[in-house]
Amino acid sequence: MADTGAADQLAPLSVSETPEAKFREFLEIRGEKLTEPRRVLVRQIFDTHKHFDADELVRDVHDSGHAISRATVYRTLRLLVEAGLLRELRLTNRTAYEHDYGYPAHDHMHCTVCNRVVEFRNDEIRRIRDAVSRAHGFRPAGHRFLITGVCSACSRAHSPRRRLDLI
Amino acid sequence: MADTGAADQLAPLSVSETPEAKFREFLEIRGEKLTEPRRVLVRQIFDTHKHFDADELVRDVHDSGHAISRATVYRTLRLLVEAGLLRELRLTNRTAYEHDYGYPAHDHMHCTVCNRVVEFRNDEIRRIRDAVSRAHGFRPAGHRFLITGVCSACSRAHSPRRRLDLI
DNA sequence: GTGGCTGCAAACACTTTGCATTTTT
DNA sequence: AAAAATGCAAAGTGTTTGCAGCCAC
Repeated sequence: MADTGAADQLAPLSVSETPEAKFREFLEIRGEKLTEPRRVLVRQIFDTHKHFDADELVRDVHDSGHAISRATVYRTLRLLVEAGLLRELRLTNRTAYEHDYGYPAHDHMHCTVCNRVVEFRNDEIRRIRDAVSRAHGFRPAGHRFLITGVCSACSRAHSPRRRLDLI
Repeated sequence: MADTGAADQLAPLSVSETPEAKFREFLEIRGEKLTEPRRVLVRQIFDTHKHFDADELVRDVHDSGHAISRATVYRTLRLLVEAGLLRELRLTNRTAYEHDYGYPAHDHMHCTVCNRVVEFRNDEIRRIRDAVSRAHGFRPAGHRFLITGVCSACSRAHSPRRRLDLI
């Protein structure tokens, strides 16, 4: 139902390790295992999705013929966030995810009419983040900058073609 | 449980109408009514709180001797957001609220160790927001800039005194 | 008096967890 | 063989809603 994959996206970075390799590495350090369900999920996520939520991932994985339980999906998503492969986005009350590996740092514009999410890069933001942090003795680990409003398509045509539930 | 009121806050603006008056006005336009429970909630919120969540509000209202149901609290919070008196903050999966009336525009730093939220003002952010939006033909309605990291107290003393569940 | 409000409890949507079984190394 | 992961279903959270009675205008 949620076309959470519909983000206008930036070009991927080239990274040396595959997401799967990076995940295995992370798991090995913690004495945990890269199992078949986890492999399937990583593949599904990094081959197909951009922005998505747990529900959509469950659906897509089932559609491609794999029977992975909801519980495992949730558990794996948490691991992928801890591993630095995914990042949580909290535009609404359900948690959405986006790639955090092999992808440049960026921020988002969220059109509240068609729900589309557009990514953009702006280096000044990081500069401000660091300056503000320094001024407050705050040690920054990350930031989120989200612009909400109406995208060009929606303010031009007043007949939004897509009003989807999420992201 | 969640000490959601603990934000380092900016000085309030002076506004001509009271929050209650503004709420009444909003309700009147929609043919809705400013009832006693709603009055109590507005008073509680604008006298006491800064950042809070539904649960905390229920608790505080009960503590001050009023019996207002959870349902009414949720319904009123939604109205207050629609009325422009409160703004939703979505730092975690539960919804937190902050004053959006009689309070200057600002952004947040969120300490992931002690959960404290510190507010700051920076006008450059708005400038960047508008520039980025213009470049994309996006009509901005608002923005959220959140810096996550570790506050000075927590990185100094490595014995965080407060590790609360939320906000 | 009427339409909106309230409280209650039940329903929801999303996410987590306990446990017996299976899989991985 | 030991340790960890899975699936299932049940339990949690946080929030919304249907409905009978109540209240403000």
